[in-house]
Amino acid sequence: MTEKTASKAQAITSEVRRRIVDREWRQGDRIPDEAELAVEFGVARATVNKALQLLAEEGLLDRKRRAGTHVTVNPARKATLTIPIVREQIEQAGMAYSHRVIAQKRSPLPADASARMALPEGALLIHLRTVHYGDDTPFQVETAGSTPPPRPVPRRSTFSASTRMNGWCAISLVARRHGLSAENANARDARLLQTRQGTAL
Amino acid sequence: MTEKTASKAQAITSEVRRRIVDREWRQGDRIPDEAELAVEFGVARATVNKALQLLAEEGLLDRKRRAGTHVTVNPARKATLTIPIVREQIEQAGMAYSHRVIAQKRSPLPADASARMALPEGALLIHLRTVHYGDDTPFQVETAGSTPPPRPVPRRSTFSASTRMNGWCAISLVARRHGLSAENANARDARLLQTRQGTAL
DNA sequence: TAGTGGTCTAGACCACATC
DNA sequence: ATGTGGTCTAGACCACTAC
Repeated sequence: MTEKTASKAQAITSEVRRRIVDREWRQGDRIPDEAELAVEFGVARATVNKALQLLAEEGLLDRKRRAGTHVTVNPARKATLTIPIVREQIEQAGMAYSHRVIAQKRSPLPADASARMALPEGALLIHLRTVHYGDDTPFQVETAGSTPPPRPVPRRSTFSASTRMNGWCAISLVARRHGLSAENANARDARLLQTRQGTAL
Repeated sequence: MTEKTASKAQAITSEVRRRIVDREWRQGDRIPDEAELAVEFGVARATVNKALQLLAEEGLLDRKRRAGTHVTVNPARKATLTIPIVREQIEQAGMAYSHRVIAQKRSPLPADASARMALPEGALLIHLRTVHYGDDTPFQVETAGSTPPPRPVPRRSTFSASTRMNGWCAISLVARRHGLSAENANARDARLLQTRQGTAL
């Protein structure tokens, strides 16, 4: 219900997502061609293409030229962040970007924290505090923690030339671990985030 | 330089962004029609459309039906987050979403903090700590602070059915304030983030 | 009401990676 | 080699909303 009016592309996006969520199409499965889906849904291939690209951006689908479209095997890490788009803006705005790690600490994860999350007790926690500068003024303070595979901290700030910022807001995201994909996630995430593994370390 | 090969749409995106950054088109300016740009760049209107939509997502452009496309007046807040896309996934995955604010505190901004950022001294800081649940297990802990217009915390988590998460990572972002757009930013951000003002408060 | 973006289509060509 | 997605096109119709 509450199926609000949407574009055909959106509708197809939703339907395909539903099939994935409902396990009609399972992880690793290859889904039909754009052409086939176009026929099934009675739309042009371009429309299917748009819909599937959306899902690929969401991380639900993996698309390759000759291989076809597959349901992403481990969608866990997905959704990490799409924010970094604006980096270009910042740098192109003539702001000299720089950052400095002002604190770094390793410690076992607090007992209550490991209890509350599905964490193995005693997991190592790496904690960083970083300041990011736009030109000479700090425009971002970042604190981040992660478990074993110390992932670079995805971060993105906003605001372009001639603007002031003053507030701040901290967001915590879960990160996945365990299971498959502990490796290949890194490559893709790094690319998406335009960040390199261990850069800040 | 380093102008890597890209699609025509990407090229147009870059060129338009350059014009904005270089102030050839200034804040509030109305830029040419899709049709005009299509002629100028020698491409189909659909291609221009795609390019401009990208920039609109980035927050550099404001597009309205009859009004045309304008350079966003206050791009400061932009880039907040694009992450929330996955919310549907989470909820459609059959996870019952819920969250609870476990701490809320108002305090004056610490002196050193207001000094480091371009903040008026003595600014009020609102601090929240929230836990987000997927079904019964907490999958996200969030801490957020903001200045006067207590903006709801943009947040998004990841991971869909049958996956475990365990890590966590905190990100701090700057938020803009002051200047124009202190009002209209909220509406748009709220929509983008699928979050409502004051929901958690 | 008319101008502008939003979307779709049918068709085409290309690039790539797998077979 | 060839199937598949990536992209572009030219054209069309629609939906908004500022004028």
